[in-house]
Amino acid sequence: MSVEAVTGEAWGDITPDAARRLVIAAVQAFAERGYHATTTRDIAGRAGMSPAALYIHYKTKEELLYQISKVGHLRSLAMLAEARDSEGSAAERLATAVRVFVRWHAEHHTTGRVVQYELGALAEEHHAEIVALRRQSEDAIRSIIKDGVTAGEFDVPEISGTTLAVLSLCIDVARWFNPLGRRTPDEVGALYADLVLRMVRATD
Amino acid sequence: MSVEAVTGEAWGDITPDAARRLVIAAVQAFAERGYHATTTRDIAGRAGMSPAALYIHYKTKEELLYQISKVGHLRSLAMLAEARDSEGSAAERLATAVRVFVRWHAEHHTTGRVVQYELGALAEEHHAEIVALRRQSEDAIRSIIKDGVTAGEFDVPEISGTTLAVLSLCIDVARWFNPLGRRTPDEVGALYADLVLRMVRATD
DNA sequence: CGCGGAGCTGAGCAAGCGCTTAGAGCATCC
DNA sequence: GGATGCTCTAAGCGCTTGCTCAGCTCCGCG
Repeated sequence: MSVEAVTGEAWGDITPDAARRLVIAAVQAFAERGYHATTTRDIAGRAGMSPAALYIHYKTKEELLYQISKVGHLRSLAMLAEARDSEGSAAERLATAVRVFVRWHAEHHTTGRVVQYELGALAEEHHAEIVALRRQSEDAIRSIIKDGVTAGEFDVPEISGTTLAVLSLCIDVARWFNPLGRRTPDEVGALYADLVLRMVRATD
Repeated sequence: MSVEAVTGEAWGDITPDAARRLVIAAVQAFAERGYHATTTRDIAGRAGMSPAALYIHYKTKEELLYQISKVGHLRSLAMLAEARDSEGSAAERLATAVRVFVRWHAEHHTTGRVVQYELGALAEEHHAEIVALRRQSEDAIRSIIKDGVTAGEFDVPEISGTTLAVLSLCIDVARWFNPLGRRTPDEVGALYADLVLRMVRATD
């Protein structure tokens, strides 16, 4: 799976058409108002159907959130794992990971907002599953940083803390990114890759 | 006003006692479940009174959120402004700003969570007021970074983008910080101050 | 002692919520 | 050409929500 395929528009492979329209509507609504402030009537309305039609495709409103959260987290993990497993120095791989991850959070900041900030609304078992995926993402970043330290490429105060900070920095892009602002997703990705390399004092 | 006074426990000066208990209860509930998922019955219950009693002290549930958000933002702004106006090099002032700001978000991560992540639930006029305060906080950080660049102490790719990243990094601490985790607020503050100085390539 | 106001409660209202049900429309199959 | 199954709607059920209100208690004051 290429980075481009991963960063491409999501939801394309959800069928039938009505189910896909519902997910897209739910992402927009959840991102704008938050999960709890969004009504099933609103989601159905945005998707162009009656409230009852939602329940033919999804058992509950929470299942919609779960679907969105799962797809988003799998996508994030795929991006980070691919960067970790790619060729090149630790600095190159870390820069790629941050650039791609940040670009995705900027480009798909509505999806990102739901994925990163609404997971508290998930049912307990779904929440546990998502948390496991998040831990894997964290491990991917930590692994690259550890490689860099081992190879003498990086100099960090603490591997775990630095990992947390890098991840946090990238994730929070979904919160503040504004598509009408000055910066394009590509520019934010490049800027953040630079800043992160500075944080680990990469020797290029 | 000293940094210690600013970082001290909040809500101490709210009277009467019942009103203070309500704010504290609301902070806990909003932080745990989010504003929209919290009921006025829950808040009143945590404060040890009947649902109706809430409305003697606050006109609406939103006013409670506004109170919390306003106090938190004023406190944040006071911390950052004090660091900006303090004596010392730009590096020292930036490190102080980050250390204090991050420590507060870790120590008061429940309040921080509400302050930073629930402002979308504010009424329009309240929201506008809070956004203005946030802009001032951003300006404080930007001002320190600009000073450092002008003095030749810092080397950053872009002042505005770096400001955004530093602020974002600090704010997001409220989301992930766990008081049962390995790191104390002091440690996170010190780590983050270090990482931020690396981001601006401070020459000490 | 009587009074008044502040703080609070129990009961409950109107509105909106997630979700269900009965049945319509419309293809596809025997 | 009738039966079947899928998608969808109109209507609405049962419940919870934010908030209100009449009335209680308590306490300081004259």
